[in-house]
Amino acid sequence: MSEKIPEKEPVVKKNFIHQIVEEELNAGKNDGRVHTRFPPEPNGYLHIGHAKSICLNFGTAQKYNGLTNLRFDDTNPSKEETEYVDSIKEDVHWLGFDWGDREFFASDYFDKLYEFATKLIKEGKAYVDDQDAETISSQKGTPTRPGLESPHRQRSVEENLDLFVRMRDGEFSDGEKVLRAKIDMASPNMHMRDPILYRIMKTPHHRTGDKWCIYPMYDFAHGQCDYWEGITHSICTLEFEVHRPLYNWFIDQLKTDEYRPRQIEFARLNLTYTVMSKRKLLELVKDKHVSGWDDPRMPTVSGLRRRGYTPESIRNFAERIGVTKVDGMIDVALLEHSVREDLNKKAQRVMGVLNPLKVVITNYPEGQVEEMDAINNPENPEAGKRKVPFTREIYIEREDFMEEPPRKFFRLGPGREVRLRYAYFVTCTDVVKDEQGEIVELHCTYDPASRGGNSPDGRKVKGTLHWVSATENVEAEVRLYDRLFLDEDPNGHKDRDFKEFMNPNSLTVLDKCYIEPFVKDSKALDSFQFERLGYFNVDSDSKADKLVFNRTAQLRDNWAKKQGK
RNA sequence: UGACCCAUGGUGUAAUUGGCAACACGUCUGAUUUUGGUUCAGAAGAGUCCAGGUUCGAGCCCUGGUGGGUCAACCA
Repeated sequence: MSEKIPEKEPVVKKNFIHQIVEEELNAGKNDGRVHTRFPPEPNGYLHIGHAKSICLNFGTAQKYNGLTNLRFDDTNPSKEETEYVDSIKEDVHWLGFDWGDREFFASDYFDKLYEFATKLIKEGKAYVDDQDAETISSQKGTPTRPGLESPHRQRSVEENLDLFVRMRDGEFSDGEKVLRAKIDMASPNMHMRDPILYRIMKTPHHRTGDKWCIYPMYDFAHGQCDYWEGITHSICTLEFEVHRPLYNWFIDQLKTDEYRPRQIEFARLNLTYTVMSKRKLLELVKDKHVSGWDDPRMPTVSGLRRRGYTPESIRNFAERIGVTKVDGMIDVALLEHSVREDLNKKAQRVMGVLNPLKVVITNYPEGQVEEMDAINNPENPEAGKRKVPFTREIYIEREDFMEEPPRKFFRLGPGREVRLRYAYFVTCTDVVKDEQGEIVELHCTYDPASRGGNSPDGRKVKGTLHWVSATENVEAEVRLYDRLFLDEDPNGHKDRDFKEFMNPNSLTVLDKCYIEPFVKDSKALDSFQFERLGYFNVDSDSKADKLVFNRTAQLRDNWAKKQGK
């Protein structure tokens, strides 16, 4: 007989970073310690690409009993704001991760960084340069040609020290001087050509106020913060690969024993039909192409949340796409599959009609209201049942009726019989039109013996329609979303702006939709499956007297798929 | 005329570290179904960028190509 089949756990696949970690653990490195960090710059909202990084950083630490710090990379006060800090914290928590009391800011280290810079000056490894940005840039050379040394490169330690103090004390104006590392202007790696360490910026900082008027550059801050926090694995995206020698150079100047953080790079997430850079997302927000960072069409964490995505679905997605160094492009269909999969298990079923067509059941008693039994979630028996009111006048979906139904159309047509879910079999007897020939109403008769949806004589019907009572219902606004861009890779066109590929129909607002009374008291973020239509959640614009729903995702629809061809 | 990185079905990842290429999404059949959902059964689709080499044996190792990406912000 059977050996015990191992429980199917939510396996975390072993990616190349996990392999590195395991090799190091086996070699006894860092005393078996694993400590990662998630280091966002608070200059925008987090997007699904950050979510991948969050899952990687927190997930890796969890897997190896380690810790993860949240550290805001706030070295550029001209772009960073507290609003972003707050949203980032909310998003990381919502995704299901916790950094305990290890919430840090690069700005926490401004004093230590300043000291470290002073040390480098004293060791003759840094100097103050008086040249302007353009000159420094032109002396930098090109990737294929070495750079030129600055005329100030050989200043004495004393002069450098004096100048640096005066930079800090505000004696010079923005851009007048910089502190540079003295490394190698001929290095094949551009980042090693005397990189800038500090620049003058008389801009108040969101945390340090006007204490500083010089601010460290990213390269001069990141690795050192990692070092001071005891980070073992500094995981970042591929574009920082060429920065690694410089990262290591600073650590070399800092380290006092064997410990050193290791920078490992992985490929950032690209998704089809969207853009994934904070700069471009900010542009969409500023130019009002979307309603804000949390517009449900945005690939931001807050947008996905508002759209109805669950943290679980995003974590599963992150797990499924894996972690590699291949710069690829993930099909959004995979993201959509991840929500459907999660919501299918969890979402309360409900009937809602988006595009109403009135149906009068002519042989049904006027004024009668019957409470029909409906299953809350067929995937979860514990979710129980509810009552749905049935009346003589109801609404059905316009697309569920065709006057001249094609082959394989299982729904309603003249003379046809269908099932109204959880209610009765009805047969269409009349089609009522207005002067324009537009169908305004259907007349049907019902079979009282088919109460609940089955006929005692064993009669079968091909179609089952959802419906909502025309008198016992909740009226709602429903927002349907489509991809923001029509092109798979709006970024991938040279000489064309990504905004040229925007989908003009990415948002459709349906004003008069009818939902069964069950949803009446629902709150923002509550998710439902509107049967046969898709997953919908309550939008934050929703009011008690005017519910607003977002369509999170459509249900798979083989019929629609065949029609499309 | 540089440095660094990458290359496996349509897409994304695997392959016990050298042993007859697996999984997920997507696509297509069929079954079940009071959601044209879910579930279930099945199919098609790559011979691993190319050329050499090492080896009994290479997607994994070596060499050389090719293609793609990143780097020349006082951004991160």
